Amino acid sequence: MSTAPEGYDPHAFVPFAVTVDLAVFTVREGRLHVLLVERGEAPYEGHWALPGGFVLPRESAEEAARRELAEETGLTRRSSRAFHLEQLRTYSDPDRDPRMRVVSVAYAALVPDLPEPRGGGDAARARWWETGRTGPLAFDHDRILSDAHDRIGARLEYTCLATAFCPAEFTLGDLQQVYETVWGVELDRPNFRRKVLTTPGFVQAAEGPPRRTGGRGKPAALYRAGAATALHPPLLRPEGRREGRTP
Amino acid sequence: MSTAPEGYDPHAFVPFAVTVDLAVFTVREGRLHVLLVERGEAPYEGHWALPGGFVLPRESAEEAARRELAEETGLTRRSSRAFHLEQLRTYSDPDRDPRMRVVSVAYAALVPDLPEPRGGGDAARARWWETGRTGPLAFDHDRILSDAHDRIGARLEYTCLATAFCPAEFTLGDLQQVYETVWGVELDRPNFRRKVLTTPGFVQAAEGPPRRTGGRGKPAALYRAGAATALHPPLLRPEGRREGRTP
DNA sequence: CTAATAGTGTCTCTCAGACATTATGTC
DNA sequence: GACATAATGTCTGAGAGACACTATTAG
Repeated sequence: MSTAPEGYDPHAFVPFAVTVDLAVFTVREGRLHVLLVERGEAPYEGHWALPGGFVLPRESAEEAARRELAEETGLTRRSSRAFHLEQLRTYSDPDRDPRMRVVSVAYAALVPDLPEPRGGGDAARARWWETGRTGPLAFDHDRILSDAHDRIGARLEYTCLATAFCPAEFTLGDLQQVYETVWGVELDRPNFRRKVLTTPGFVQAAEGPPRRTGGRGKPAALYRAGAATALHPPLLRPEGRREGRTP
Repeated sequence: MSTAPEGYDPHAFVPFAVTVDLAVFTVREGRLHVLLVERGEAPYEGHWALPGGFVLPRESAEEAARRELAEETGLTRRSSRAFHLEQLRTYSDPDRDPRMRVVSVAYAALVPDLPEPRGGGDAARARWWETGRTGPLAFDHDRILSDAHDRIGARLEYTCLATAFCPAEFTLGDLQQVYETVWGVELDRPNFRRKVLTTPGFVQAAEGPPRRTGGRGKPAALYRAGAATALHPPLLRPEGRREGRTP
């Protein structure tokens, strides 16, 4: 039993490596995709993994995640600051990395459909993978990815976060597809529209009345993200499997 | 810019200390309390702080939090396993501890009204504080405590977690007081009752029809926690300030 | 009896699910 | 014209807020 529950006994200090891992999600063509990088060295050489890296001596985990996000998406840190990034949870199993004790703070990022990524500087290959079609990932990244998917699914219910997957101007059809893609369900269009438009601050009509075609139907009105962040009352998933099991 | 976004370059390894901090909540006499310990040494000597300690070389943060919870509540690890414990988030500001680089994984624990705690082995003083009446805490613990309070408030809306504050058998009045205490609002008793009883698996009537007095009114029926963990549809707070600000 | 707490019943308004109907574009 | 997608309107049922009322104890 530790005898220093309140102070920080210097003798109890044990060095850990601290990293961040990112689950960067986007919606492309009605399917949820996640950004993965291919590992070029052991362990798990040839496997795909979530992008990530060490937290540097003078930065917070948040800053490290922001930095990695900019590197991996190939954008400037300035433009990538607009992306939604949120801390998921921390993974600390002693054996999660076979080489040493590594504690990883996982983040989820939501980005609009971006150009195909370039690797982060060196020859590392990076690409978008459709979720559910990734092979077994390195380390405990399957678990992290699964947790991240669950989390953003739940966040869509109670927040206005779905707009983070969309470009600056989007149609209500785009927004609905985000929900349908992340949740894996189909929603009723008129009801979805009513819910979004009657929630103050969820979306706002784009100023000029421009319109855009989605193929060959009637052009849709364009909207921008509103100022609201929370969603009250929530937009609940129809039925079926939820985060918390009810055995 | 880091040039090893995918591998773990040994030269990039920087040692961190990793700790856990616990926000242990209970409801006593209609007020929310949190367990704090008094610091006996610099920095923040004499200040109160959340209980916590180092993650040991061969344990996960979850196990460390469980161990600290048992030590601080003065119970066996076995009986303290029944308490609800959930990871909150990780705090990693480089200057959060003036002595060295410490990354802390914060947990929230919900316990029923317990006997007054004894310190964790040595002479450290520990006691329950009413939330909102604590002085400035050590380190960034005010922030952690605030985040923890927000989180459990939100969890009560979507989960059956309120029973974690109650003893094995409790009345619906007890349960309602948990909600009112954590949220700081008053709820309508008939409506609360209806919501709880019509949610399958939230509570179950205690077998024998025993009853208990709460003073000098009609004795109340006793219930136990049910098997459900999620709450659908949710039990939303009346109105007012929420987690996500809507500026 | 009164005071206090537990428990029941009912009305209404909000909101979501279901789905019919109209509008406006491409081919 | 056919077809596809966007947008509007309407009916209904589940559920929450408000609140009147009854039940059972202590004093």
